[in-house]
Amino acid sequence: MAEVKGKTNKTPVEETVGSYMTPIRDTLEIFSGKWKIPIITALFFNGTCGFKDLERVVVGITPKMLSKELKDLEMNLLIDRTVEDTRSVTIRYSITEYGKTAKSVISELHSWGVKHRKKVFDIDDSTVMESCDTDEKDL
Amino acid sequence: MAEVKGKTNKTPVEETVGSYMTPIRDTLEIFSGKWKIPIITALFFNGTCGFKDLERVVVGITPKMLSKELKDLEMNLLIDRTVEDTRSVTIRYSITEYGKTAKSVISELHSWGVKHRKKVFDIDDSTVMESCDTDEKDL
DNA sequence: CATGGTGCTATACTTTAGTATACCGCTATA
DNA sequence: TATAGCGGTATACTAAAGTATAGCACCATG
Repeated sequence: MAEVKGKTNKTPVEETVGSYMTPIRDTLEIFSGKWKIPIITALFFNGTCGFKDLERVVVGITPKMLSKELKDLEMNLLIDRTVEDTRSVTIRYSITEYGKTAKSVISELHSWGVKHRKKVFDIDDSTVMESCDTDEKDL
Repeated sequence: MAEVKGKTNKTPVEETVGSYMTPIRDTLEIFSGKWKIPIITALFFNGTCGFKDLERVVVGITPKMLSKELKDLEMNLLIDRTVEDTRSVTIRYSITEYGKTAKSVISELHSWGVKHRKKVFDIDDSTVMESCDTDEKDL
């Protein structure tokens, strides 16, 4: 029960949990940052988009960031970039089938966030709770 | 079907989705960064800890970061900082009951991350899948 | 009364994320 | 043949996140 002096019975997270943290870091790396989820959401809601479409739809993003984030998302197999070889080449961005699995993550982030707002900002949440639980939309 | 020239039928994310993004940003703000989840996980696995305990257990963190992150997590009601007024004052950090709701988020980040690693790195995952599905530990 | 543990804070620095602004080649249209 | 849209890149900057290192007041133990 008593601790040996200077040492602890606490076990280092990395050691104990081993590979537990790594996939979490992966996921966070993919979804965190200011623009990734807005872009994914835009493609979910609007379907296939061109570059300029996304620039308009993801309000406030600069072309540099958009370009970079699209590359990242493509590398992670979440979106597709297809070149249609029409006259005046058209480029189309869309979510992959695999990308659609991101839905579970995003909706968990969303629903926890909703509850958190209630916890932090609301005083009495008993009346609002039912409208919260049914809050999940298509995405 | 045809687009009006120069304009798009695409709808801006912020407008369409309205308040959809805000809680997602909240959640990401709370859980992203290099140390928040390791700290939470440490408290989940080890129970109540002191500051130096956490410094040892969350391998690599500096006292400055630890101090800052603990304040953030406390502000967000996820952890408790209690001062035990023993001789030689003891300080104990622990997860709040509310903080335990973070489990759903963290385990979603984890399980998606596991699947993602398989998708990206593995060639054939049929043999490893069963050890994956039972991979969820207590947290 | 030194040594070492606890719970931090302070200062200075580097690295990463994001912004601002300009510009480019190509094509389609008036 | 000018104008405007498309799909971006280039350069320079600011701000936020994280690191490195030192130190301090308090207490307990030998």
